[in-house]
Amino acid sequence: MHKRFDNQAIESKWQEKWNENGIYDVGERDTSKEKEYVLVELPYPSGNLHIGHWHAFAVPDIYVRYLRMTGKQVLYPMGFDAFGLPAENAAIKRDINPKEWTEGNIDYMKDQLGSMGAAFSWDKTTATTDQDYYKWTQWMFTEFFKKDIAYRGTGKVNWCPKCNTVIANEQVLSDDTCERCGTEVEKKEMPQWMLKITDYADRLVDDLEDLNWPEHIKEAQRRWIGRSEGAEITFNLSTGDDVTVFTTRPDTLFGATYMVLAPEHPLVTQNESSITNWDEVVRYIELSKKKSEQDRLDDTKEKTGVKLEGVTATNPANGEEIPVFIADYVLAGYGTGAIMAVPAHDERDFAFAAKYNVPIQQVVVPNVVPNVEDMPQEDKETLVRDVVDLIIEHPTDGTFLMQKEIDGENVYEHFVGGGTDGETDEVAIGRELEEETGFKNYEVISKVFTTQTYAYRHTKDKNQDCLSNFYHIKLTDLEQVPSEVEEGKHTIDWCMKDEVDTRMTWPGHRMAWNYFAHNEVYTGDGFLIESGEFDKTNSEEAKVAITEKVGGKMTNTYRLRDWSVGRQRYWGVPIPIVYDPEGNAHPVPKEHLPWCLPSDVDFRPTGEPPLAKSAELKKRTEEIFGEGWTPEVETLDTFVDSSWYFLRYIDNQNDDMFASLEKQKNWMPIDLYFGGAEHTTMHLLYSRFWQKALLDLRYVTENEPYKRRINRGLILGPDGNKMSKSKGNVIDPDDHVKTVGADTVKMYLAFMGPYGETANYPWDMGGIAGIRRFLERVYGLSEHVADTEPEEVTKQLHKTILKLAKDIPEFKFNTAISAMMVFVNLVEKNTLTQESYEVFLRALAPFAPHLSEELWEAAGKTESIHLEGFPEADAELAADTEVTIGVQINGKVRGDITIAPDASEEEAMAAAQSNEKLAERLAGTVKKVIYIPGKIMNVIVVD
RNA sequence: GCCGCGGUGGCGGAAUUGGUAGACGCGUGCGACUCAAAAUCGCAUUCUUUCGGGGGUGAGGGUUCGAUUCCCUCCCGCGGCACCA
Repeated sequence: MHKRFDNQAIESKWQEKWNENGIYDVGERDTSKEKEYVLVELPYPSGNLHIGHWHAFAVPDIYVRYLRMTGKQVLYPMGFDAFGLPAENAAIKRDINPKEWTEGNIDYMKDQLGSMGAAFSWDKTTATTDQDYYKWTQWMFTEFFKKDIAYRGTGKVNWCPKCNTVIANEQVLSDDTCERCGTEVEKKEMPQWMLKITDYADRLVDDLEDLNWPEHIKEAQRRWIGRSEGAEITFNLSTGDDVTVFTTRPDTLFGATYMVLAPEHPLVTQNESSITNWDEVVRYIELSKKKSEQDRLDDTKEKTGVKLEGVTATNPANGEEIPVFIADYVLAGYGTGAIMAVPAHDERDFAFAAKYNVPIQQVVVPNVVPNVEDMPQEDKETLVRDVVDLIIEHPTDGTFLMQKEIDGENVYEHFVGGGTDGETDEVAIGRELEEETGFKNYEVISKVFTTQTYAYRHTKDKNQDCLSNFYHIKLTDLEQVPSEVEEGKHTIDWCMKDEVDTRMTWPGHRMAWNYFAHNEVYTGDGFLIESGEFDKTNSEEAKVAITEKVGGKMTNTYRLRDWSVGRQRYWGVPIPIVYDPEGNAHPVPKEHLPWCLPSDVDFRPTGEPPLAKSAELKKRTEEIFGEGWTPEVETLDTFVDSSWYFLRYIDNQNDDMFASLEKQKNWMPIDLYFGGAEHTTMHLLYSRFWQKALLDLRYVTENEPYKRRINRGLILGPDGNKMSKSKGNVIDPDDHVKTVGADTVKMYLAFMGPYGETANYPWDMGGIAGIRRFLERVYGLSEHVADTEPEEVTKQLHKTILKLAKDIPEFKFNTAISAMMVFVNLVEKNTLTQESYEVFLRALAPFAPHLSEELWEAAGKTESIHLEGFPEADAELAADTEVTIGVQINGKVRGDITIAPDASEEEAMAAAQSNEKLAERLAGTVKKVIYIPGKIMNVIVVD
């Protein structure tokens, strides 16, 4: 029976009791239990808990409570990431110190978090602004400094003019705006504190492999790091200088018909005297500077550049003299800032070459069979047979350019035939299998050329038809070659090698790949041509061989840049570095940590670091280190603070170390990390790097901090849009907690859809009312308690528990709640025993901690329900004694029968016959019966 | 453009080693209670229909006794990256 309850009274009563008794405190590691470290991203104390926080913390709480009830020792800590610009900006607005503002917010938010009634491990909390937290942030930084992981670098940095500070590459969005404020960032040349994340690039990529993370997050990190495997090759310039280029395609070196330097490349200005069109060059450099600062929305993306007249380079592979350009499609910041251009095999180089009339030399041919045009059908078949014979005879020498790596080793030995299907210009390639029943069977050996499967008459033995599935190769690009090659149209007239030519020659035809006539570039791998001694080798082998020949070296290049961590703002961790009178940097020794943030400054942003104005900091530095010593005045990026917070939770009272190795061994790694998608290539990357850097210094026990990651979606406003004040669609959780209760809000958020999908769910006022109604029904459920209950109820109870035990660990809270609703709906029409009632309450406890606790007490219990175990289902009681299955006649469902799950086909048929409607349809001749016990029966009937 | 994910009623979403599509909730309609309304309770709710049926999981094709689920082609939406050599 539906029954209203006073959510406010119930919730405050239990929140108080739980606090008093500290039932969620974790304390010391209890090794008699398995550990689970469940982490949620620590919030920024903005001063108000929004619905996203509820979604982020209250829903995972279901999982946490479930784990606790199944006997795990669960660490579910909560803390505050409290340094950073919002506090500073808010403080400026209110004319107070950010510390004050932050501390006030933390207190307020702790209360709000308390209103969730979540099982947070408050005894393990921390805040990044605490001195005994940032002391360790600073200590780690000094340790990194000693190992050159932290260094003072120079170069261009991203400057946000609104935030008045440098920001890291990861904090610049793809449209060149600041991740925090949306302002367009500027490039600025200034000294900067950097962390050498690039040294960890390979490990950051490779170690992703074993992580249980959603693939798209891994992929995003891989792309962000952007490892390219290739070679560095040095070209000589006519001026005597050497230029090293990076290329992923050293196999195409013979096709390098020009080279390009980035406009900013130092060799450009160094060779001013040799460049005869210097004015033009300077103009272009100026233009490209302006362009990069201007709009990048220039979607024409036409390549531009200028030839360096008077300068040439020598292709080290063939000794040919090639022109040198500057062009802004070559980026100074990537690779070596210079490229060898291979227009035949690179889209960009091709576009540029076409515009500036540079020769195009094809040196790689793809391993596909060419096209056939205007060829009589029988001739095609003959051709294909020739192709196939050729492949059999020359499987790997590259004379015929078939995919070499096909479905295992030695496939060509089994190769038997190919042919067209008589309708399309396609060739099928298969391999012979066992001879059976007079037919030859073939299996697919190439998946590369897949189009579709079809039945095919093979050509080896013309007298025998055999049906088999084959994959197809499209014959493309075989054309009649004009007797005279027209320049510009058929830029390349590459033909098969002589010995092949004779076999493949068609009267009046030669085979040719004329990609350029089709305005296409071949960027794939293949076999080499026009490459001297390397002809006929494949790309993979040629990469190494050619690099070796020209004295280059195989190397990797990364898109990832070092992490710029210095911030020219006030509210952050002071960088614990001091400078001696000569200007050399020294780490602040451990005994002087925390190197406290001074308060005697005007921290309003001017672009100058506020700490530079602190007399106290200056005085402190001189007192400790001596006359003439000066402090570093920048503070650390807040992403530094959050790179290791999960380690402090583990041992938050430790004065000697940020966390002892012993306690780390107890709790790390984090078993599950819930968070938002925005951290994919920021926090999630930074903290992985941080962990690895600490591992190398032997301060941590794990190589990777997070075993498993689940991203959650967004809660949208009732109108389906992202919540924003300007749209007026913001849902304030406090309102709903007051009116319908914390349990209701939490369960509603869990009920909207599966957690951990990237789906975003709109807030639905009606939907939350439905959850409230459900809980009111639960509140009235005790009225149905009786001495006995129908078997149906017992069965459903056990089914529900089974469902919960399956769904909760998969974060399918929506279907778990649905199962409980089904149970409650059934009980309302029946009775249930006190025992079953209590079992149900325990199952409900992770979802509705307050209400279940209240009802538990009302049932006469004195201990908290949250110290109880999760109910265990009896599979036998849950098993169905009979099932209703559909009966299909000729594939259409015409009715259903209720039989035992393991009933025989005869019994099932008998049941169907006793159904009048079905019997009618079963009157004809039964040709076939498909009966899957417990699932379906399909009867094929012929009239 | 490239990569990743997705497309199921009026709405959020169930169901995939292929087996009665639409669980559960919302909304809607009708009824009960009420002087009345709200709340609550009960029944109904994929579309269509000549009440026999027929169609239906973005579109089209394929495999199968049977396809939301597997395969092929295409369309649309969302997210990420976009001159990275």
